[in-house]
Amino acid sequence: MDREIYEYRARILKAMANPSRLMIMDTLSSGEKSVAALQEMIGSDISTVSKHLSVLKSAHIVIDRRSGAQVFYRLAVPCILDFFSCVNMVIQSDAEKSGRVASMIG
Amino acid sequence: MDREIYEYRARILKAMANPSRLMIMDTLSSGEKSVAALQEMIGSDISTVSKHLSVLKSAHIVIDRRSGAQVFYRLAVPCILDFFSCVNMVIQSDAEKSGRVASMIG
DNA sequence: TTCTTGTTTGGTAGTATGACCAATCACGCA
DNA sequence: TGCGTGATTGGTCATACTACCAAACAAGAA
Repeated sequence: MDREIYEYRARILKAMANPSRLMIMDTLSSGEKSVAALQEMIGSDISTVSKHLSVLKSAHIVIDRRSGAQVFYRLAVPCILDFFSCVNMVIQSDAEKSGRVASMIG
Repeated sequence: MDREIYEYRARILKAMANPSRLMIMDTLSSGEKSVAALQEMIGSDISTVSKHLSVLKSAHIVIDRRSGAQVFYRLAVPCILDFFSCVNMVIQSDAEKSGRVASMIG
């Protein structure tokens, strides 16, 4: 088996596999945002947000653009979010089994 | 923002974000397999494979079925693999930029 | 140049991951 | 009941993640 391709894919998934980073991606789906704007959404320290963004950038999930003192980030490949229509199926089948409410799906 | 849904999604992505587990998922896309069969594909210790499977099972990505002494695993939600048509776009745009070969995409 | 705003980087601490070996459990058969 | 095969669990170690604070950096205004 070609291990390299799986390592590459894993790197991308790993970059996504964090609640704050998923929030960031979701926020960016409606257009580019500055670090400060994202920080307001997420609520953690701005240095933490900046590091999350650098993780997403290293994985080529977001692209940055400087404008004066601000840096704006946007999704490089918006289809990345389509994935969750399937993830939601996992959540759904789990929620049904455990009797949790459908509001989990969002 | 509803942090709970992002934590749930992150848990699923985290469960997927490992090369061996992606190999397992890919292998299971062609039908259910025993732990020993998967171990042969992956190459690591069988205890390691078993632990990977338990991670995937906890995330409701795979379902197990016992038959005699053997346990067979299969994908719970096969669409989970569709995701990679998009992940490949990330790989592709990255590969173009860095001049890496298209064989990365597999 | 100096100040201010916006962002990134360095350092640290606590927690989680992933690999292996050894031991245990589950099942079917003698 | 005792054996053998197949799978899981416990223990350990090295490595990686994620949060925060503090310090440094980048750009524009005074």
